[in-house]
Formats: sequence, structure tokens, C-alpha cells
Amino acid sequence: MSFSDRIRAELKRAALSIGAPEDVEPLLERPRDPTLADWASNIAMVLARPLRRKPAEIAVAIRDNVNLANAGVDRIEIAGPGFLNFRLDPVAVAATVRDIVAGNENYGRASDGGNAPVVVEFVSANPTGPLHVGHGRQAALGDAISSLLEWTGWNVSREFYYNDAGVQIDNLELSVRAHIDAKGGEAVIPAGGYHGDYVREIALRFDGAMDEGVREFAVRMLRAEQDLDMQAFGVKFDTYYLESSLYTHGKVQQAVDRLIENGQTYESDGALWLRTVEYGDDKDRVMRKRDGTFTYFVPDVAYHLTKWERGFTRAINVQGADHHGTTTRVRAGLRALDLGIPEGYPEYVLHQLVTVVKNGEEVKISKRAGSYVTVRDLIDWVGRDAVRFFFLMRKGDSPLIFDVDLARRQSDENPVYYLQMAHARMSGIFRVGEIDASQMDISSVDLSALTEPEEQALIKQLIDFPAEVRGAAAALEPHRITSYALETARLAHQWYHKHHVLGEPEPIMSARLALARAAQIVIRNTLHLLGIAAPERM
RNA sequence: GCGCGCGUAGCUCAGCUGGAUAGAGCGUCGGCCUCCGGAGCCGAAGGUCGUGGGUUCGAAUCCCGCCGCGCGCACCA
Repeated sequence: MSFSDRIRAELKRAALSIGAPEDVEPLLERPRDPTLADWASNIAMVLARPLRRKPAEIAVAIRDNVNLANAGVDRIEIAGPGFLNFRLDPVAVAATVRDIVAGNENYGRASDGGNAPVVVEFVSANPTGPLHVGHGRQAALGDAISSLLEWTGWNVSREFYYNDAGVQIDNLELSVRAHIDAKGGEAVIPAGGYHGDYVREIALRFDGAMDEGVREFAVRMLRAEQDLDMQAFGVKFDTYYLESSLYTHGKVQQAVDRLIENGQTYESDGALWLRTVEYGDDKDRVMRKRDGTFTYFVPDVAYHLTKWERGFTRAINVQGADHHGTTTRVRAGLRALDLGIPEGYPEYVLHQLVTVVKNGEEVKISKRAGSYVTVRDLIDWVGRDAVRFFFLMRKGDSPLIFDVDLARRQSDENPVYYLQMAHARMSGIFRVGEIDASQMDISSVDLSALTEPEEQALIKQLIDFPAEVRGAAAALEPHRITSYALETARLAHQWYHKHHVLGEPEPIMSARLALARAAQIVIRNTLHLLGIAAPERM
């Protein structure tokens, strides 16, 4: 149980004892200014209204009522309009280093998810071209979100869904055939076709004597390329789901039949409509067109039904914001099935689009125009770790400008190096000291020697890690971890710069070695969460 | 026009489900290398949090209007 948990519980007990409402939930937070306190609570202000007493009075009553000696609290002060400020006992703070080192690679993990199955779908690119930068953002986000969920006790399955059948694949085939027919000359790409150089390359590599046709060959080649891209990016999927299998296994028809049976559909103008308005859409949507084929969201509904049937009581989709129009109707279709699928299923993590700037100009991203930057390009230019870090540095709600020249030119000053350097520095202490950090026994080390301000600040930051992981996982926001990681690195650098470890008199050296180990562990764990390497030296 | 998202330092962005004097990196200016790695550290300048109201002890944060930007609004996927 952390300091904050213990303080919160004791605050609640004290608040109830002076007549606070049963549902009071004390909020505890780190003040912006760390010199004010380690933790602060606004509970006295919150209770002022229900108790009809002045905040300052309530604060005094609570302060006199709490017993926080075994929560590591050294001092309680009342400040400002009625804040209760708690200052931790430095010895109690220092003692937590032991827990961090003992936790090691598991420090920061939680079991909130109860090992429940959750499917995280991301990238899901159709095999009609290489993966572009938007897919890169999705891959970084989806993989990090998956890791966060794993760390908080969920049984995660990473899934890649792709359409290997529809109109776009037809266009791909026609485009490749155009190049084959042109025999290396100027190909006439049909309307809606694909213009990228990769189409010509596929045509050149196609051999008419092969067992498979142009279509199968093109899909296979592009799928293989995408797999190589994801491999280069360090992302591994557990399952690949083909849209065509929905049809061959009758899943689409089953879903449609059930919607009709449930009376959720009607015929009009020769088409079959779904009553999505009943579920919050602004107008009903066509399911089956006049020509007898289904609109795209029907297989989408069938696909998400299989997620539910496969036992995933929770599903998360990472997609570009240009797909947000589909979220309402997919959810509507699932609810109309009347199978107990909850209203917010699946959950969507939508990210704004990525703009690539190169040579000072925006690079237009268009599969059809054939001019665009691929995930592989970015990795080649700035490295996998930097690409991942940049994509995870900001929240998905913000559009992202990826300035290639800047990322390349400033690679030496890249924040990811700053972060990795902090890890390498901590590791360097053990290397130079010829100490095997993983075998270090700190059970008898006197940690109370860690009294320097930089040491206390660093330890308090390390203590926050589990709460940061849980918060980021609950919000599905990996960027919180990048921010936390940079701040941790900053505090580690400051400490390292100001204080020596090796050669210091005992018990200081042993205590600082333990702290270096704890900092190394936390920084390494943040890097692992983000899918970035934690080098021992650089 | 309707829906979703976004307007915070010169630039790129944080600001944790309302808290105390608004934060970081880059850039600019000025300091620090006998040292476990200077890929680092310390300091300075830089803000009407788009704008106008509202809610309350308290608003960058919540609500409403307006302005600006992005995306989506097909019997395309």
C-alpha cells in the first residue's frame, strides 16, 4: 500500500468521524510546488458546504483526528484557503527503495484487469500498399496501449484485421495488370487504381508461370512487406483476421439474419436499412444496397461480433480520426443484435492524422498518387526508438507534425537519447564499479543515508510509477508515460551530476548504489512499456 | 449546415477526471568539463491559456455563444 493510499484511507476515516457524508472520497495530489508539501488534500474545502463550517475549521478538526504515523507522514500543515499539506518522513521515503529493487521488472505492475481478455485492434491496413506514417502512429499507440493493459493485469490479444477481398483489392489487381501489359513501358492505371512505384515492382516480379494469379501474388507480396515493416518496428501481432473469412464462414449473413429477425431493419427504395437512429445515429443506414451487396459497415459489425463471441468482453480499436464516422453505426449494429453487448463496445482510441514535413514542405500522403513516406522510411532515417518515442510523446487527440529533417538533424539532441542516456548512466555506475546489479542484495543496506534533496526528489518520483501506469492504462494514454519517463530521467541526471556513488564512505555508497539500481529499474520499465530499447551503454 | 477533435512561451507540446505563483523540450542569452560518460548540469529572458459570458471558495480544466484550424458527414471502403 502506497503512502498516498494510506493517507487517503486515514483521511476518509477522520472525515467520517466529524460527520462527513458517507460517499466522501478524499482527493490527494502532488502540489505543483514541491516545497509546499509531498501530498496535499482539498478535503476541508470540499466538506465546507455539506458540513456548513469554514474550511479552516474543518482542516483543524481533521488534522487533530488523523493518525498518520505509520503512513510515513512527518508533518501536517494547514495552508492557503484550507489545504491539508502532508510532508513525508525522509527515512520512510528512502525505505521504499527496497520495495522498488525487490519488485525489479515487475515494479509498477498491477492486477486491476483480473486477467480478463481484451482485444486491441490496430494498424489493420489493407494489403494495397506499404504502411504509411499514420499506420506508424497506430502501431506505436496500439502496442503501447497493449503493454499498459498487460501491466495492469489484462490478458491482451493484439489483432490485425484486413480486407483481402473488396473493391480496393480489385483495383490493386487491375493496377498491377496494367503494368504487366505495358511490359515496362508507360502503364495506364485505371481510375481508382494505385500509382505507387511498388505496383510496378510487383508487376516486374510476377511470373505468369506461377501457380497463383496476379491478385493473390500482389496481396501476398504486400502482406509480406507490411509484416517486415512491423517487424522492423518491433510490433508483434497475436492474430490476423481476414475480412474474407467473415463471408466464407457465413458470419456476415448470420449477423444480417439476426438483425432482420430482431425487427431492426426495413426495406425502402429497394435497399435494406438498419434502424441506427434507435441507437443514437443521426440517420438510418443502408445495410444492403440495391445491387444486393452489403455496405462496408455490415462486415464490420459481423467482425466485431466475432470479437465478442471469441470471449473478448472488452475490445479496443486504435484508428485514425477519419474513421470516427463509423463508430456510432458499428456500435448501433452490435446493440441491435440484442446479444448483451454493452453500449460502449468496442472502445475507440482515435488519433488525429500525421503530417510529414520534409525539406520544409508538406509531403502529401496518398496511396493513389504514389507519393508518400512509409513507416520504413522513418525508421531508416531516425531509428525505431526515436520514431516510437515521437509518436508516443503527444496525445492522440492532437494532430502530429513529423518534421523529418528536424528529427534527423537533431538526432543527437533527441529526447529519446536523453532518456536512454539516463538508463545508460545508471548502468554505467555498476559497470565501472564491477558490480552485478541484478545480484545485488540490499536487504541490510541502511537506506536512511539517502537524505540529499536530489535523492529525496528522485525517490518520490520513483514511488509514483505504479500510479502513473495505472492512470495511463485507465485513460488509454501512453503519452503520460513518455512525460513521466522524461521527468524521471531529468531527476536521475540531476542526482547523478551532483552526487557521486562509487568511492563514497559507507553507508552512503551502498545506499546510493541501491538508489541507482531503483532508478535504473524504473527507467528501464518505462522504456519497455513504450517499446523502446534500454541500452546499458551508448 | 450538422457531428467529433483542437486553439497554452518564438517553435513543438504537457498540464494527471476544478486547486496554491502556468510547465517541459527546442530556439535565444549567460555560466559549469582533474570527476561513476558533457548525448550532461545550473541560470536568465519569454504568457491576456483564441475570445466573450456563466457555474463557485477557486477555472487552462466544467457549461453556453462567437472566431480560427483539422477530420468526418454516399446505396465508397
